[in-house]
Amino acid sequence: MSSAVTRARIVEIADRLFYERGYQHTSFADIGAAVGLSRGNFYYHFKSKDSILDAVIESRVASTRRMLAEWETEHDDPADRIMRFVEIVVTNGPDIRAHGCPVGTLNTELAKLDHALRGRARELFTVFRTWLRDQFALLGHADQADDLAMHVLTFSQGVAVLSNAYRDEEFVRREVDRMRDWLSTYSR
Amino acid sequence: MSSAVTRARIVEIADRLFYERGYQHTSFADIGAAVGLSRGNFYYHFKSKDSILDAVIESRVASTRRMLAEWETEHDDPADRIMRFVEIVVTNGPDIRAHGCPVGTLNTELAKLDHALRGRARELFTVFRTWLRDQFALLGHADQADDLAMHVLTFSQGVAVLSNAYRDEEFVRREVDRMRDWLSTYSR
DNA sequence: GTCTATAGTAGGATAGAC
DNA sequence: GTCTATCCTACTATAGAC
Repeated sequence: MSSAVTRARIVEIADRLFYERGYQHTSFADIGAAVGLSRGNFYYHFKSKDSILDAVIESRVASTRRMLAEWETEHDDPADRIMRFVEIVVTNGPDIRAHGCPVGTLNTELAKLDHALRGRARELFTVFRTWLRDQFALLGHADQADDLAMHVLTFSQGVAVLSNAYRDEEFVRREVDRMRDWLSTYSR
Repeated sequence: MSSAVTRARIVEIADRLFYERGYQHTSFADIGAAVGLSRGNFYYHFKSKDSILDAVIESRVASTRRMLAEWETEHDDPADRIMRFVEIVVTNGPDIRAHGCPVGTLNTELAKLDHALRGRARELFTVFRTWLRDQFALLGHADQADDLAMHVLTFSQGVAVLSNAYRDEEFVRREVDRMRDWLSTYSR
């Protein structure tokens, strides 16, 4: 198989496993078994486990940007776009209940490890933060746009952690409703 | 040294290291170096790493209950007690910026590991949840007390994750102010 | 109750054949 | 590009001396 295709498959599988089991808890053997490659062969594609993580983060940043760009074409009203983000916790409810937020849990894990790629992982938050900030600015709240963006991120992370701990779908819906009410005070 | 004292010291050190570095990332050698005990000697006190974790959780549950009981003697108004909880993210700001919330990060990590003690760790959340629920009930909101308690927990977890990722003290203060405003609508 | 020595395993990483 | 074989290190856990 071509190098590029195999590399992309490794990143895709590693992405899923890092999310489901965590970075530390995922071994080369795990990725190899899922991809269908021998352990030693990874080193043809990546020079270390960290470099796989780097590629995974890069891939997540890119796919997040694509998703946000798509939301912009699907909704003209910035408030609808923001609600689209808020509702991720419902849309991806099963994954989040099982494994938490992919961005939040990765940042939390890398912070404990004091890992070199902690800063790169934080960029994943920043992609959302910047985009949310822009939406609030479009709604006419340029002066407090970043603060409001952070508040929406705070909501999403809090819901993700507790929905993961309690696996409670109803709790998530109540929090989303509360957020919708809050957001309506900032809409046009 | 007596068995009980050594055991208590192991739990205390392990508690701190599990918080600072995470459970997986903390080895017996790490704990041993900090306590001043040889690796092999742990097994006189604990039969496995998991049993140390169990003791750490037990210890955290007990100290949390003590803390909450103390808050009840210090504040007569349930709203003041709730604010005392809300302000943990400021009071323990440096630790939370550096290592996240001890309860949230442990729950997140154990969920990824699908660890046997996940349920025990969740009790740590439940201690706070039940106490907060009781305070809202005292404020006359018995019908929605658990929902309000979960909302306060959601705030604390969201703030902890983002304050850990961005190490931003001002962000925390803004969120606490927002929470104070919200809480005032439920006070007497 | 504490120590050293060591077994046993798993994981990251490398070398070299095909 | 992929494989097997292997090295090295770190870790959990046990055995047995003191």
